[in-house]
Amino acid sequence: MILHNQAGTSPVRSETAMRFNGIPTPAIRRLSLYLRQFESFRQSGQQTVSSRQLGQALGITDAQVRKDLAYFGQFGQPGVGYRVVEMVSQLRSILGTDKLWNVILVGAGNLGAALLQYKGFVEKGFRIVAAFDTAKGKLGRTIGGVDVFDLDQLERVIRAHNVRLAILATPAEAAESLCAQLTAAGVRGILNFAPVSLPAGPSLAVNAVDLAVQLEQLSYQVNVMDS
Amino acid sequence: MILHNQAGTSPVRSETAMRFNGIPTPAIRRLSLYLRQFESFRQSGQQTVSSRQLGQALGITDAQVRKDLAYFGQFGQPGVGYRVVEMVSQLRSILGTDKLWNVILVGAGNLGAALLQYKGFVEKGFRIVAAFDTAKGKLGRTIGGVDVFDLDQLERVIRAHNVRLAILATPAEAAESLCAQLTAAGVRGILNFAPVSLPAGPSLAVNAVDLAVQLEQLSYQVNVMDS
DNA sequence: GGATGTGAATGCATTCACAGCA
DNA sequence: TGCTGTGAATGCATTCACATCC
Repeated sequence: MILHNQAGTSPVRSETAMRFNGIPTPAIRRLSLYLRQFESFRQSGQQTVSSRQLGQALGITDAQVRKDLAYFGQFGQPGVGYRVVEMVSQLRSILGTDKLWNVILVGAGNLGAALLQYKGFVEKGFRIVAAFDTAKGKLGRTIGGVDVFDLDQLERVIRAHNVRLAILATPAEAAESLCAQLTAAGVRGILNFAPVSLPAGPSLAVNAVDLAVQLEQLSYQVNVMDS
Repeated sequence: MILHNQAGTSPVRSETAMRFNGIPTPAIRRLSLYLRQFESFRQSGQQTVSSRQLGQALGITDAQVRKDLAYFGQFGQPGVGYRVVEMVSQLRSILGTDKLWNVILVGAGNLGAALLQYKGFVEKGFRIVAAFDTAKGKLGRTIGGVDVFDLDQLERVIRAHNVRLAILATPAEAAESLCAQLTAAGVRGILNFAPVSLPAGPSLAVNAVDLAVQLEQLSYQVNVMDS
């Protein structure tokens, strides 16, 4: 079981519960890319795609693609490839996005508001059902069609909508405390934009996106290229 | 290596790059987290930090921390730990953020505008010097103090400010073409928010942040936890 | 012919364990 | 005693190569 996945790096594994393992963590990350790419192929009318084609589109070897998909079943047809529509459905099922997740957003600042106004999440299987903030000026308003609540409504809304995923887009100082409140109220997964490390655990998955970190990685890579 | 990885290629250079080779890619990702954590320790007044403390704050083993840092030099003091202020300075130098990078942003939609209004990048070593969009209504305006230009100004601005990093926050359809334009104009690193895979290469680093992918990963992990 | 699925081999990354130093 | 730096050992992930099937 994955305990810790800060910035998509180096997960810490639990000593217990090895049952789902045998699947490399990087393979699971690539699964999402395969889904995205299959959807793109579907839109362009392709009926079937080979591991080589899929890999080339993503910068991955064909062997890697085959092995990744084979962890989850025998989806391909020798001599033909993978049927696009079937794979979209299969991958959604594996990733758990064949059903709609209710998500809340905490921190309706610039970034949070931008996420609320993004209309593409629903067709990916995620619906933002409520937003939370501390600024009095925002309470009671709606952003992108989503109501903004005070934090004292957090637990009520989470339980009312059976919310298990949260997006945290607050300043760093507020994040740890909010993380605790969220988990206490039943949230099981957090997408964390705050530039701070949150303590994942056996009942909480954390995925971190730190924009400064992303730019630093580019800085390093570009410097290396130029050296 | 023939095919290119989304998270940037492992560049192979000789001579001065010796120092950069043989370093695990995950270690470089963690370097940014170490920097962030050291800055946090500094703010809380700690003068010195051990690999165990640092690791605990990030969910990483102490051995991992020591090995990662040792790839770049001998920074620690046996019996004491790592001096916080020195490490902040060292890590910035390693990551290349001790100098200010000029960055452009392409796609001033909801997400792009949010990034333009975020004030924290400069102290991390990145300054957004211009934004670009196709919407006539946005041209000539400023968002977060940054001027929005038409795309036909792209090359001029890039060369004028010696821009090597770009943030791409456009719809998927526009991304590939823009990527080509950016590289042609001299951009060496792209932070890509468009949900599409861009072709990295020996002279272009790409770091991708796909929000739907991030949520899918949480979906998978939460489902596994519940199983 | 063309493509999958998969054991075996390879190559990396992480962890161990300890010498050495403050 | 406490902590780093680092070879050695372990454990994972990726790639190879080929039997198998359409």
